[in-house]
Amino acid sequence: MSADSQETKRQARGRARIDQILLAAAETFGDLGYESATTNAIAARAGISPGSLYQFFKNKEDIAHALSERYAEQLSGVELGMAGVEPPTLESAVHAAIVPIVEFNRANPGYKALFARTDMPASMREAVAPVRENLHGRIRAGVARLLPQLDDGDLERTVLVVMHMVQGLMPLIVAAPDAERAALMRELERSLVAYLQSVAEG
Amino acid sequence: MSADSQETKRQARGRARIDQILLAAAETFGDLGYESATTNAIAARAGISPGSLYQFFKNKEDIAHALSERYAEQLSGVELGMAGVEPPTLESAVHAAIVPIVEFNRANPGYKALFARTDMPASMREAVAPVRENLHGRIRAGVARLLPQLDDGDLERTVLVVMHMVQGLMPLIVAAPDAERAALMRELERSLVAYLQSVAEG
Amino acid sequence: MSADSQETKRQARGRARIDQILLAAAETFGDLGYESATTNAIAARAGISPGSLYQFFKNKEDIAHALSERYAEQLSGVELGMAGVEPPTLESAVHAAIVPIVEFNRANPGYKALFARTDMPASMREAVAPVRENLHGRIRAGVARLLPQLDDGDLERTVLVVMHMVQGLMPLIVAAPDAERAALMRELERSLVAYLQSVAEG
Amino acid sequence: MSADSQETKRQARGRARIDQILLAAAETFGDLGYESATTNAIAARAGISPGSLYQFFKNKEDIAHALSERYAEQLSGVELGMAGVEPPTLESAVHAAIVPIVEFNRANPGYKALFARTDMPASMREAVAPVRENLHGRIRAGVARLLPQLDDGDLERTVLVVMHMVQGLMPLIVAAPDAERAALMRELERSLVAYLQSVAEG
DNA sequence: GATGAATGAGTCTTCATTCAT
DNA sequence: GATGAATGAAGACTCATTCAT
Repeated sequence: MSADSQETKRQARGRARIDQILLAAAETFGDLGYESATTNAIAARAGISPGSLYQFFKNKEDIAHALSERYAEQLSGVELGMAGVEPPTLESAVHAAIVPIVEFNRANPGYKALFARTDMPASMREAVAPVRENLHGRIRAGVARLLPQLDDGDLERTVLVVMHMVQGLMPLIVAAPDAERAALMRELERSLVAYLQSVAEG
Repeated sequence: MSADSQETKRQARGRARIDQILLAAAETFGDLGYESATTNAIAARAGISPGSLYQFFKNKEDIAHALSERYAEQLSGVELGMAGVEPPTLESAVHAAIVPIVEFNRANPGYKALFARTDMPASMREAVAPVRENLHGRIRAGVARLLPQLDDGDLERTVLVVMHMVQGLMPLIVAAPDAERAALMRELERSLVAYLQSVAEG
Repeated sequence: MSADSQETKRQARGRARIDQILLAAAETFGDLGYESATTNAIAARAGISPGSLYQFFKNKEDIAHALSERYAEQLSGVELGMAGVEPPTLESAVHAAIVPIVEFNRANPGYKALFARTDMPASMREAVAPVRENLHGRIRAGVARLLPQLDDGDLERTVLVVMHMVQGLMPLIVAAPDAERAALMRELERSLVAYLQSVAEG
Repeated sequence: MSADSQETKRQARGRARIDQILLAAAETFGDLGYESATTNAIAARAGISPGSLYQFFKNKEDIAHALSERYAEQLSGVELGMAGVEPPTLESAVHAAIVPIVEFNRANPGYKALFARTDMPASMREAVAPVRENLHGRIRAGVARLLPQLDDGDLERTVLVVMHMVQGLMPLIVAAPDAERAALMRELERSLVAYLQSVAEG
């Protein structure tokens, strides 16, 4: 077997391990929250020993950081319908963005443990920056397209408000029984549309 | 001295101690977050011994629970402008409610450590119920007055959405520099008004 | 009971605990060496819990530091016969110093684990400074009295050599069976006397 | 190719590997001390994998043992000037021995990590025996030649004292700045000469 | 023989909780 | 009721050693 394919296989195994650990971490963070999740619990859930975990991650915070980057990557691949040339209606633009964001949140239960909290230890703010910036940029682009008349300051504020509205409603939506979820999503969309409309009107 | 007044004094002293501890807990939670706050730190900040703390509270979670009740009490005393007979305009009603709520949040830095987080360990959900219920009831009353046409299901959902919108924006508002706060509060009010208007219109 | 005597008693208990821990640490260091001695083992030997140990000492290094200070204190109380006015003979001066130093080493088995090693981690050098300085100063005084003709540089070097000769022979003497010890002590004294004599003669 | 030369080559390769590992171990011990040196660090420094290291050595202690044997071998090759027929003067004999011993110590920084410590864990005493015995034997021969009048017991004791004097001063000499080293070596020689003279005179 | 990922017991340390005074 | 020393079960992390490839 060539050294090259050896290397490839090794890397593949390393990546698989990392995936495995990050998945376990996401689930564990999701279940218990960041501080209550122990590295030993994460390792156990990943089916590996505590020592192995530290072969791939320097420490617990580093896991959070990597998970954040992973989420940032995944979010980048999510189409929020904000790139098109034709400015769509507010309703359709908001809908096009909210649906995949909800999907993403439902599919990634660890996400909220890292991002949807306001009392983050300073050490975690940094770890979590990649996702926040990714989302921020994309939402700003979308809002700028929908409300081109806003100056920079207003745009920035509007984006922040939108992000926090979404962040505020998301736990409700994710936790809702299936039957309720659609209705709650409609309300989130309604609130965003109404808010953006109101901003547009000055 | 009568047994009765003895008892009263004892209760008064107990009450004072409890106030003392809850204040210390609120500050400590506010500074460090719930999990990073140690019971010893709370006791020290309250000027008592760790042992004494456990004379009044069964455990750390119990402190959070009591603090929640305390916040519920205090919130009860806050006039949100929702009790009047005359239905005011949406704008004035929302403004009348938001201003004191922001005040309350700014005045109670421990509040967010307990309530403004979405990854609460299961054990804390229960601890935190009193405030949530108190607020919930009052906001429902206010929304019901503003939008009397809503049936129970819609009302309930609207209230939930409103609460989470407020909860979502509040950290932004509290953390904002003074110069920004007024603008952000206006945006919160704007979003609520726009949302409720939209709900009203069906 | 007065607050004063309360305090006194508390301090006394604290001091007793510290003595207890330092004794256990000395024994454990003596048996296993500094790095192999675990804080849990020290606690167990002291008859306390690991947690208690940390009530008195910040960490393992802090124990070493305190032990070093303790040894420095005890050494200060040991009469090495170097303070008198009359310059004694070399033989009697050396004898007067060596006997109590050997006694001290025999009585304090942890001493050598901290001081008689050459590959000290940097962190420990500092911890261990008090003793070294104490001994150094006293031996310099003694040598200066015996060999007043030495200039500063020669004096300093001679002191270093003397200290290392003593340090080099001490393990041999301490570990020797009782029957051998006296003979080995005589050899140590002989070597020191011979060396100092030689230095005196230029 | 004959099985014999096969074997020879295999041994040669094994020997090279062992050299490699022992060199890395010596350097690592020298830098960090025995306990702080990790087997993984040694393997990395040797440019091999941790697993390979354990192909040649049973465990960490075994490395120390082998290193000790290696040092013993190397020391055997060092001419200490003790084999000649003509009994030289004390001064010249001591000088002839000390110079190469200092050289050896300076050239082998791992040596002191293994030998120049007095708080050796019991497990290491055994590991380190080979060097001690080698040196011991040669020094005994030298002393016996210089002081032929000593009976066995006195000879043995004198040898022990000499060894510990050398061992005690060596760290000082090795660590000294170049400018100081010669002076300190003179002091070591002076002390040994003076001591042996004194022993000779009874 | 070589590899290096995997192991897991063990280390230092923290902290919620208890209990003797 | 008050105290604060004492507890001991974890937690994050390390490292000597093993083993599948």
